[in-house]
Amino acid sequence: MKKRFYITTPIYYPSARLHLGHAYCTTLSDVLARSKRERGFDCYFLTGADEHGLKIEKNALEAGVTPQQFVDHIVEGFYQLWDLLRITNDDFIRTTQDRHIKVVQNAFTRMLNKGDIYLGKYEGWYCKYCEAFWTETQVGPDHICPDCQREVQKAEEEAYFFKTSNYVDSLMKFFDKNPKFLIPESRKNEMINTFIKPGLDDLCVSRTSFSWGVPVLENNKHVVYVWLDALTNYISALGYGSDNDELFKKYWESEDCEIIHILGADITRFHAIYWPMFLESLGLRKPDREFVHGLLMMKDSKMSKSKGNVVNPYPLVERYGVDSVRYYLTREINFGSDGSFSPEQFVERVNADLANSYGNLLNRTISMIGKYFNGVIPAYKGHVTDFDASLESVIDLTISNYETLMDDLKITDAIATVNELVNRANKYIDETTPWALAKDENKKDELASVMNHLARAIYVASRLYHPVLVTASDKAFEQLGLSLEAADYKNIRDSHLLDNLQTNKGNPLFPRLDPTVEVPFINELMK
RNA sequence: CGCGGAGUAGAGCAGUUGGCAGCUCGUCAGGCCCAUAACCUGGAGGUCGUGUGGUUCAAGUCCCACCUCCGCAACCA
Repeated sequence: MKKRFYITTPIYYPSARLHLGHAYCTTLSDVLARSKRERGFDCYFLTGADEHGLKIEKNALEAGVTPQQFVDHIVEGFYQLWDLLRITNDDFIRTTQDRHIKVVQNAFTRMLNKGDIYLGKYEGWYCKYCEAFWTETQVGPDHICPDCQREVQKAEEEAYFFKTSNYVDSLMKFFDKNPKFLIPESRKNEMINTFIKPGLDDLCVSRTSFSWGVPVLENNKHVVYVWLDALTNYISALGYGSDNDELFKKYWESEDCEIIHILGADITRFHAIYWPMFLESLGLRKPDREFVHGLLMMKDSKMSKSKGNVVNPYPLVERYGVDSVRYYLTREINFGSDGSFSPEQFVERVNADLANSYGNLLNRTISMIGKYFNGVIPAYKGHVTDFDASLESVIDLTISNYETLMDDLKITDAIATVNELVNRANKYIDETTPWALAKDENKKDELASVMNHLARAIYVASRLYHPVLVTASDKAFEQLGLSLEAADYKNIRDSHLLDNLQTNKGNPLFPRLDPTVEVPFINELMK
């Protein structure tokens, strides 16, 4: 396995506030990044904002501010949400930053000089009221502007294009040689069948009909158009082509580094087809993996700004805490498949897994250690009974399964294995009946071993949950009497870690949610 | 015939390379009394969308046909 990781989310478009779908993608990426770091790997994690384009220009005009003021305001909300969700990005790239603009211009020039970009004509449906071009599918069979509903006309304008035909063969070879590049694999077939086989069009990389974008140095009428601008963020953030390109060398150019892009299905095409082409044109290495996560739906329909059925993540986190929301997103929706959000599911998941199983396990264990051993965790003395041995083997197995699954980006499954450990530990209490052992002086050793094993199981579960339950896990460590330093992942296989620690009884980690109160509350948020 | 996904217990879902159909919730019966009305055990409930289809010793899984729902279709993650 490689030593370093570079993990990215897409850069989101600040035309409106973020919704739960954005939070989903960023949270899962964060879980991955945290889990790598906790296990001792060097991991650089990037997110950001894609701030150019006509829509921003128009929204700013309506709001009576400059485009820059407009995006500054919305991006402020991005920062707040990522803060609230405890996202640990190492950098936040904005496409309006100088460091990014220079890289885009540099890339454009190199591609132009190389003959990969040429000047041509862009043809599309034009709405003269909105001063915007639309695609065939956007205007529909009646040729109506999707924004103002007025009729549009065929029109053309001068534009630069990226010559995809120079790189199609090479891309196909790349796909063949790197079967794990695009996951899930069905996405690769989709790309090939839908876009490449029918003949790939050249990609429009500049426009003249609006001005809010990166200026083309060679032709001042033009600004760079979307994807060449947006995708470049992944290397501009590392300082590619700048005086300070240490990060770029360390993470992009180093063979020791695994580059992982996390993205949504709707932008797969750009990441899987054009991005490798751009990189090849620049003579740069391609990412190792592009992971396409599923779409988060609202019960039956897709969550979308235009349908107005978005879930606002801010009040959700404020009411239920960062851990519950992160847990729900990670555990409930199988990473890679589509999922749907429902208030009932949310409450059920939090109650079943976090309150009843995990939180309650901690609570009852700490309470017993308090009652039977004055709050001191008895030292580990091997396994006294078969029950102890059985629990120990589950602990070991959980750790190795978890690591394997995480490395394979099966985040949901990795977390599910921790649930199994927690359930196993709850069952272990019934098997060993500590309250009965406590009444028999001869069973003192057995009882001590049970308490030690329980504490260890809770520690391991909390350690493995930590990338998701970023605050509750620390509280669990504290209740076990572990310092954050002692709780470090490197000690996860140490059987003696909890010997003689003084526990601190605390409040339940996750209070049970009352569905009759919380379901209506969440439903209100969805209006 | 545009592309793709889905159809498995009352609900929501998981089922890697084919090898005794599982999980959570709900429900019924029991147990326990350390714990957050929590925890543990067991039962009921599925002909795995349809086929009087194919391959196989063996199909939820592979192949074929059909039905239904959904997403994408060139700037909503």
